[in-house]
Amino acid sequence: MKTHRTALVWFRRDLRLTDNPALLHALANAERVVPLFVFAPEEEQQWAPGAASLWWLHHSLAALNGSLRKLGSALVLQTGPSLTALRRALRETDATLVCWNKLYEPAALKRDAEVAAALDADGVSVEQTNGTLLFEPGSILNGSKLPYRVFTPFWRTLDKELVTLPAPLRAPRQLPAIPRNVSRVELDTLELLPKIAWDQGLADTWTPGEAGALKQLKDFGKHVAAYPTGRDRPDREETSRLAPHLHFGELGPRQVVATLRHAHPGAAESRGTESYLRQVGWREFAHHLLFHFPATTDAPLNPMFAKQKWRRSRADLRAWQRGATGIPLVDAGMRELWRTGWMHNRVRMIVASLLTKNLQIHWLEGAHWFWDTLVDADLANNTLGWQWVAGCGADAAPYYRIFNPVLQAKRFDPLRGYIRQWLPELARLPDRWIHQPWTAPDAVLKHAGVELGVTYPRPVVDLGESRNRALQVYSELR
DNA sequence: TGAAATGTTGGGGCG
DNA sequence: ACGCCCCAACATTTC
Repeated sequence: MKTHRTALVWFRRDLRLTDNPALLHALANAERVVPLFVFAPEEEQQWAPGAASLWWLHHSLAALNGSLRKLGSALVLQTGPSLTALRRALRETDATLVCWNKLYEPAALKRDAEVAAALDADGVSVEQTNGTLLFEPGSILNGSKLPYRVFTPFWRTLDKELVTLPAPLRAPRQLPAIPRNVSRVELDTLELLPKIAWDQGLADTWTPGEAGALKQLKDFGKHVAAYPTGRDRPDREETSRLAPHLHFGELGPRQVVATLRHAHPGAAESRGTESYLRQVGWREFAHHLLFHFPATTDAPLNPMFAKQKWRRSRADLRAWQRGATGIPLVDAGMRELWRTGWMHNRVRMIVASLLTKNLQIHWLEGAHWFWDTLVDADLANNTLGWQWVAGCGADAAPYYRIFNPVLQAKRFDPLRGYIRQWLPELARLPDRWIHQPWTAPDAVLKHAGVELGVTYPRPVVDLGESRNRALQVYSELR
C-alpha cells in the first residue's frame, strides 16, 4: 500500500525518464503520478534563459511529452509563478506529495526554498532529490571543511568518491494516466521558438531530448579514445557535445560515468574516459563554487579585481559578437556560435581572451552574449568560464596568460579546416596567410579574392600592442 | 588549458 | 685540424 494516492513530479532541468530520482520516488510512493512543468522564466531573475536555450527547451519539452505519452502518461504544462501553478495542480488532482530534483543556482535555490516552505505549510509532503550533480554542493570540502577554490585537489577528492556513486536508476516501463481535469497550456502558447526563423542551424546540428542525448553519449563512447588530444581540435568532432543535454538534464552525470567507465575496457578508451570525466569534474566544480559563492554570477570571486576598469566600446563588442573582428580564428568561433548555438571549448577560451584582455571589455558582456546564444548556456559553467579567462575567478588563468589567436590557430587548426568552414570569404587564401590575412602580400590577397576592409575586416586591434596594454592594466591591479 | 624574451647548446659551414 | 660564427632547437625566465 502506497503512502500517497497522487503525487506531482515537478520537472525543471531533469527532462528525462532514466536515472530520475524524483520521478522514481513519486512512482514508489504514490498510485497516480502527474508530471508537471512550469514555465516561469522571471523567477530566474536577470539570468532568465536566452533565445538559444528557449529553442532547446521547446524541443526538449516536446520530446519529454512524447516519451511520457508512450508510457501512458503526459506532460502537464503550466505557466508561472511556480507556487501558484503547483497549488492549482495539487488542488485539481488532490495530490499530497510533490517531488523534484534540486537545482543549485542562487535564484532557483531561493525560489525552491520558498515553494517548499509554502507547500509544507499547506500540509503537502515535499521530496527533493539530487539528479543533476554527481555529489551535492557542500559535500566535497577540503581538510578545513571549506570549499575548494582550486580544481585539481577538488577533483582528486571527488574522483575518490566516485566509487560510492549509486548505479543509475532505470526508466519506468509504464506510467499511470494523468487525471483528465487538470488544467494545462499547449506548448506553442509558451512561444519559446523564435519569431523570425534564425534557428535552422540549430535544428541542423542538434537533437534535443532524452533519445538524442543517449544517442550522443553512445556515439561519443565509440571514439572516446581520441578524446585526450582530439578535444583540442575545433576542426574535428572529437568533443562530447553533451553539454546542452546535461544542462537540461536529458542525461544525468551519473549515467555518463557509468556508461563510459563500464563500456570500454581498452587502455586508450580508459585514458579517454578519465580525460573526459575530468571535464565533467569541471562542471561539478563550477556548480559547487556557485553554490558557495552565489554573488559570482555578477561580481568577481577575487575582490582584487573589483576595481578593474573596463573599456566601453559598442563597436568593438559588436564586431566581436558578429564575428567581424578581422582575426580569423575568433571570427570563425563567433560564427560557429551564432549558427549552431555552440562553440568548441578551446575556441571559447580564445574568443574570451580576446574580448577581456586584448579588447579590455568586461567579461560580463561576453557572459551575457554567450548566455543568449549558447544552447548549453549554464549559469555555473558560464560564470566559472568567464571568470577563469578574465583571471578574477577560482583557479583562474593568471593575468599574463593571454592567448595569441594566430598561434593558437596554427597549433589547433593545423589543416585550416575550421577557418575555411566558417570563413568562406578567406577560403582561397593559402595556408601560410589564412590565419593572419592582414600580413599577406597584396598580390596574394588579390589572387584569393580578398580585399581587406571590404570582403573581410582588418583586425579591430593590434594583437601585440593590446597584449602589452593588457599586461600593463593587470600589473597595476596587483 | 600562454607568449615572448632571453639563455644555452650543438651541428655544420667555412676560412 | 681547428676555431669561429651562425642559427635552429630547445630550455628557462619573465610578464
